[in-house]
Amino acid sequence: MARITKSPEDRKEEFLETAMTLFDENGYEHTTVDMIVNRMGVAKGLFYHYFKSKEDLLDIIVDRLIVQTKEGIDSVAGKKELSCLRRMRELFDAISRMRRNSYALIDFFHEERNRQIHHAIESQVMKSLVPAFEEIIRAGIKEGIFDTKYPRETAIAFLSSTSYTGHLMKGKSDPKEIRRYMRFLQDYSEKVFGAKPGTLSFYMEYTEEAIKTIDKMKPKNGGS
Amino acid sequence: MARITKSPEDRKEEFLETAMTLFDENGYEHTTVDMIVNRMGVAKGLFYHYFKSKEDLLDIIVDRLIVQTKEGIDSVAGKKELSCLRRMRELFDAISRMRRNSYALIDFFHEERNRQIHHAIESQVMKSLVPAFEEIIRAGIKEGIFDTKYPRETAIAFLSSTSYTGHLMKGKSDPKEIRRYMRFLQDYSEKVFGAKPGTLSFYMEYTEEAIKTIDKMKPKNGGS
Amino acid sequence: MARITKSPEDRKEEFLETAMTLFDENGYEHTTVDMIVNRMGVAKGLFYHYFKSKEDLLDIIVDRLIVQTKEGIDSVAGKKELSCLRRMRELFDAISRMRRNSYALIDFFHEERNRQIHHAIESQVMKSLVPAFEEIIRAGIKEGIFDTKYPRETAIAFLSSTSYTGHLMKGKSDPKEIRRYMRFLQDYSEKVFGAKPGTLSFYMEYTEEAIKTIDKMKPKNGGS
Amino acid sequence: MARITKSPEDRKEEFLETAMTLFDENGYEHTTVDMIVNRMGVAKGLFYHYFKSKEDLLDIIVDRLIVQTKEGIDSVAGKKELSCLRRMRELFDAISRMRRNSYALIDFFHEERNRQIHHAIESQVMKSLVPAFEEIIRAGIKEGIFDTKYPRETAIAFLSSTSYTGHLMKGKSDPKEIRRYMRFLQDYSEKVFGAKPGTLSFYMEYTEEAIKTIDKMKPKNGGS
DNA sequence: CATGAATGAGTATTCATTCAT
DNA sequence: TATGAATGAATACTCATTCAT
Repeated sequence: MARITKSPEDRKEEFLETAMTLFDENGYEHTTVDMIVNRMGVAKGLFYHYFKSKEDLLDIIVDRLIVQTKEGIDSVAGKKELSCLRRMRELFDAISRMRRNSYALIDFFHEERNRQIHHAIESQVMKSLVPAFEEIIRAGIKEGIFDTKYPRETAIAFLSSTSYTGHLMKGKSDPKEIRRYMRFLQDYSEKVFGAKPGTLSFYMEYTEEAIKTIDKMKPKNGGS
Repeated sequence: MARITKSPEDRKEEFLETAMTLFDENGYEHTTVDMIVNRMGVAKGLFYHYFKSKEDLLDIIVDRLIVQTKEGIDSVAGKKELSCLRRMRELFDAISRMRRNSYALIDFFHEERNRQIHHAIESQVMKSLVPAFEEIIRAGIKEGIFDTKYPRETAIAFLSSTSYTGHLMKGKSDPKEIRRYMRFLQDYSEKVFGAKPGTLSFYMEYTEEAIKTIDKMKPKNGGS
Repeated sequence: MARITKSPEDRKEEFLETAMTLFDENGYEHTTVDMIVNRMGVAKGLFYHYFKSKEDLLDIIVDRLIVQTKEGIDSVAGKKELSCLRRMRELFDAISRMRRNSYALIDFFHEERNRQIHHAIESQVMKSLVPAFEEIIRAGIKEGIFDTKYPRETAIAFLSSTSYTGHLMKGKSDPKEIRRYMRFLQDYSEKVFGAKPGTLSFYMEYTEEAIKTIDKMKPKNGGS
Repeated sequence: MARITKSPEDRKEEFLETAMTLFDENGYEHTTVDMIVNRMGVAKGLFYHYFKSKEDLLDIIVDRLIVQTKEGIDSVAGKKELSCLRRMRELFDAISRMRRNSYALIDFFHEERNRQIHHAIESQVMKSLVPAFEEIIRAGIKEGIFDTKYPRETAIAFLSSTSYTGHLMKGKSDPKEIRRYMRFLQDYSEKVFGAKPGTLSFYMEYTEEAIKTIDKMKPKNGGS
C-alpha cells in the first residue's frame, strides 16, 4: 500500500541482509526470491531492479563476506608488533566476530549448505585465513614458544578441526561441556603447535565469551 | 525403443550406481530423475517401478553407505587382539576403502552437498567411527604408546582435520606434495595422540596406497 | 512365487469381484490396475490377458449389474398374478438384494462416483426399474387401492426420493431414527400413490430387514 | 505472446468462471490446470499466482457456491411475513437462479461428479436448504393449507425427488413434456404436503420460466 | 495361463525472470 | 523507484498399456 521509497543504498543493503538471513535459514537453493521480497514487504520486481539475478545477489554477498573476512583477518595479521599469542587471540576474536556476521562464511570449512558459496569462499578463505594463521605460527616458532616443522599444514589441520568441533558444539549449551571442550582445545592446541603446557592459557579466558557467542547462534529456527 | 529387460537386482543396482554417480557430480537437489533415466537409457516410469520416490532412492543409498561404513569400521573395531597401531592402520584402510565406494559418505564430515544426506550420515558416522577411534586411542594409552586426557575429543578433532585436509589433497596429484602431507600427518598425529616421534611410522607405508586412491578420485567432472 | 493357474472363468470372475469391490471403495477413476492385481496377488500382465483395457472391465461390470438388476426386477414385474402390494414389497426386496451385490448400481440414482458408470446405468435402470414400478402403480390403481394420474412420474419421483433419503440413512444406525424414517416413508408413499392410510403397512414389517441391510452397508472404511 | 494484464479481481473471476465451466464439462478430476489456462490463453504459472493449488481453486468455488446458495435461500427464509406459498415460490426461484450459477451445486443432491465437492456441499446444503424448506412447510401447516406429521422428512424427500426429476428433464426440450411434468409436480407436491388440489397452482405460472431455464442448461457436451 | 519389467504420455507444481504500468 | 501480473521452462510423480519370457 504505502509506497515507501528508500535510498538505493539502503534498499540494496536491506536486500542483502534479508537474503543473508534467509540463506542461513534455508540455504541458497531453498531460498526463493519470493521469500526475500515477502519478508521485506516489497514487490518482486524491485528485486530485479537492484540485482541482475538471484545468482548476482549471491555473488555480491559472497564477495562481501570475503572482503569482510579478509579485512578482519588482515587487520590482525598486520599487527606484527604484537606477540604471537596476542595475535592468535585477536585472530580468534576476528573469526568469532565473523560468525556473527554470517553463518555461511563462518562455517566456511564445513557448512556447504550450498556449493556455490562454498567454492567461492573456500579458495578465498584459504588464501587469507590460512596464511595469516601460518604466519602467526611461524612467529610463535621464532618467539620460541611454538615448535613444528609444518606451520602451513598445522594451520590448516588446526583450523579445520576446531571449526568442526566448534560446529558440533553449536547445539550444546551446557557450560560444563563447553568448558571441558575448551580445556581439551587448549591441550590439543599446545600439542599441535608444539607449545609447553599452559602456554595457551588464554583459551580459558576466551571460553566465557565463546559461551555467549554460541548462545547467540542458537535461535535459528525461531522464524515464522 | 529396444526393450532390454534386466533382472530386478541388476536394474536396481544400476539405478543406485547411476544415482550415486550423479549425486556426486551434481548433488542430490540438482540431479533430476530425468538425468538418471536418460543416463541409463530407460523410461522414466521404470524409476518409479523400483523406487517410491526420489527421496526413497536417496534413503536407500544413504542406508547402504552407512551400513557399509559401519561394517567396515566395526570389523576393525572388533579386533581387540591386535595392537592399537595395527588397528589404527586397518581403520584408515577401512576409511580409505569407503572412499572408493562413495564420496558422499567419505566426505561425511564436510560435504554437506545436501543437508539430508548430511544429517543422516553425521549422526550415524559419529556413532560408529568416533567411538571406534576413541577406543583405539584408549587402547594405545593402555599400551603406553599414547598419552592424552581427552580420547574422545581427540578422536573427533583428529578425524575432522584429517578428513578435511584429505579433502584439500583431493585436487593434488603431485606425489611430492602428498608425501610431504603424509609426513606432516604423522607428525601431527604423534603430537595429538601424545606418541613418541616415529611411533606412527606406518603412515609412510600407507602413503603409496593413498596416492593411488586419490588418483582414482579425480575423474569427477567428466560428465555433460 | 507359486504360480496358481485357475480356470479362465474363475479368474475373470475374481477380477470382476475384486474390481467391483475396489470401485466401490475408491471409485473407478481412483482404482488403478495395480490395486486390482495387487489385491488379487497376480501379475499386472494377467489383467490384460482377460480384459482389453480398464474401461473394458468397467463395461463388463456395468453390463452385468444391469442384467442382474433387470432380472431381479423383471422376475417381480412378471408376477402379475400377485397383488400390487405383494409385488411392491418384492420389488423393494429385489432392490435391497441388488444393494448387496453392488453399491455402484444400487445408488444408481445418486452415486455418480463415476460418470461413466452413471450414464450407462441411468438409461438402463430407467428402462427397467421405472417401468416395472410404474406397472405396479397402475396395477394398484386398477385394484382400487392407488389413485394417481401420473403413474410414471410418480414412480420416478418416488424411487428418487426414497433412494436419496435411503442414502442419507446409510450413516444412521439408531433403530429409532430408522423406524421414524420408515413411518414417514409409509405416510409419504400412501400420499404419493393416493392410497388410504395404513395401506402400505408392510413398510413396518420391512423395517427390521432394512435395519439389518443398512447395518451391513456400513463397514465400508474398514480396509487397510 | 501478447501480455495482457488484468486487474487481479477480474483475473481471479475469470479463472473461477473458466474452471467452473470446465468442471461442469469434465468434472474436477478430468479438468487439468492446462485446460484452464489454455482456454484463458494465459501461462500456466499465472494459475499459481492466483491459487495455491488446484484443490484450493476447488475449495474457493465450492465455498462461493455454498455462500451464494445460502444467501439465496436465507433471503427467502427470512421473509416470514409472506405467505408460505409466496415463500415457497420464491424459494423455487432462488433454487432456479442457483442453477444458472452452477451446475455443480444445482445438482447438489445428485451430481457426485466429484466426491470432494459432494461432501462439502451436501452437508452445507442440507444445513440451509432443508431447514428453510422445512420451516416453510411448518408455516403452511400453521396457515392450515398443509398437513403432514413429518415436515423435515417431507422436505428432504420432496427436494430430492424434484431435484432428480428436474435432472431428468434437463435433456428434454419439448414444452409438452415439461408442462405435463409440471402438472405432475403440482399434483405430487399437493399430496406430499397434504394440501388441497389446486393449492399449488403457482407451479404452472412457474413453468414457462422453467422451460427457459432448462433451455439454457442444455448446451453442455459441445467440447472436444 | 502367467509374470513383471519397461514404456511414455500426462499432470500438478515451482520459481527465476520479464515487463507494462 | 516501485508494483505485481504474467511468463514458461523445469521437475517429480502417475498409471494405463505393452511385451519378452
